[in-house]
Amino acid sequence: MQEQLLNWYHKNARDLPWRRTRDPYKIWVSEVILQQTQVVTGTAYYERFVERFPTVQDLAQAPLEEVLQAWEGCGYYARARNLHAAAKQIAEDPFPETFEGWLALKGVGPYTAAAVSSIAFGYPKAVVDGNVRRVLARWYAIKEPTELWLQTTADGLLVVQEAGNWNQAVMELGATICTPKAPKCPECPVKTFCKAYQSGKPTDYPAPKVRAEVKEVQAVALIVGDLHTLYIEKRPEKGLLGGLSGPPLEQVQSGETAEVALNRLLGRLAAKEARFLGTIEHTMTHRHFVVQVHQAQADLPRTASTVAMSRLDRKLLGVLQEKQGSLFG
DNA sequence: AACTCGGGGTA
DNA sequence: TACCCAGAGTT
Repeated sequence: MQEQLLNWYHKNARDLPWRRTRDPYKIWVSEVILQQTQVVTGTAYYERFVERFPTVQDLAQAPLEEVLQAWEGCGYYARARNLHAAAKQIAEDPFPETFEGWLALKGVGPYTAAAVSSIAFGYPKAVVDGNVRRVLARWYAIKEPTELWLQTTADGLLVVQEAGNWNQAVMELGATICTPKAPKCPECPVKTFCKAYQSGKPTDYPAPKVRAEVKEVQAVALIVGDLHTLYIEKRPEKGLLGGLSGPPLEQVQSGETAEVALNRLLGRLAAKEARFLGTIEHTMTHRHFVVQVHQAQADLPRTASTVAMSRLDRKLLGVLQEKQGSLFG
């Protein structure tokens, strides 16, 4: 089976930018960007990131704000903060070459440590990501595989002499053939080894994960000034959209009206003459924001030129753009 | 072991 | 709409 899959991978591997380099730094960057980010989305971020920060020393010396700016819109911003911190940790040292060495870095968990050490250094450790989980669950017809079973089974199947290629081959199969909803089993190079295929119902494996419900969040945002003299504040590092900047935002607590939240916001900023601009909605994995955007007057400093904002923040500013017709940032 | 943390692709 | 994405850190 290993030979079949490796041969298939050799002929069918997608031409992805991080497969054109052996640079551990660039492979590391790609793996962090690809955490919970699909290849189609991550590719553009990868290209821009390694162009702006070509070496780990460039990244280590850059201000955090610039790193977050390169990450704008990509989500899970702790990845950017941790990557920057880890770059500072090792900029003066040689790169780790083992699974354990990579695992010690901030933002590097079992998946990324296995991926970088195997792909860049040939270290014999199996990756377990969403693709591998699905592929193994189908090969063995296991509906609810545990993390321990997955890692043990993956390590047992690893082709030690070709650890990096094997790891990528399993992921490639999961991404292009053994897909979640409509797997292309007839094209699968290893279908004869697959119990889920033999069962005739491959999509029964693995069972879907129970997901938290999407909670609706009401909030009020305040735009002070206009598009050229905007007041933007930086959120605390921890929590939702931590470390990013945006217009002041105040959640409407349960049992209170938007007006109460707006007055709280106006009080905090010593702002007055609020006028309603519009409402935006923004959905994240586990939250659906409904935000009333208001504009007001206050004596506050204007925004620094380099700030990183989330999609939600951009959407809030979009309401003002519709009224003023000019572009910020 | 269960939450939290973004945003978007696909059927 | 449901489900998932080349997961990690915290509780």
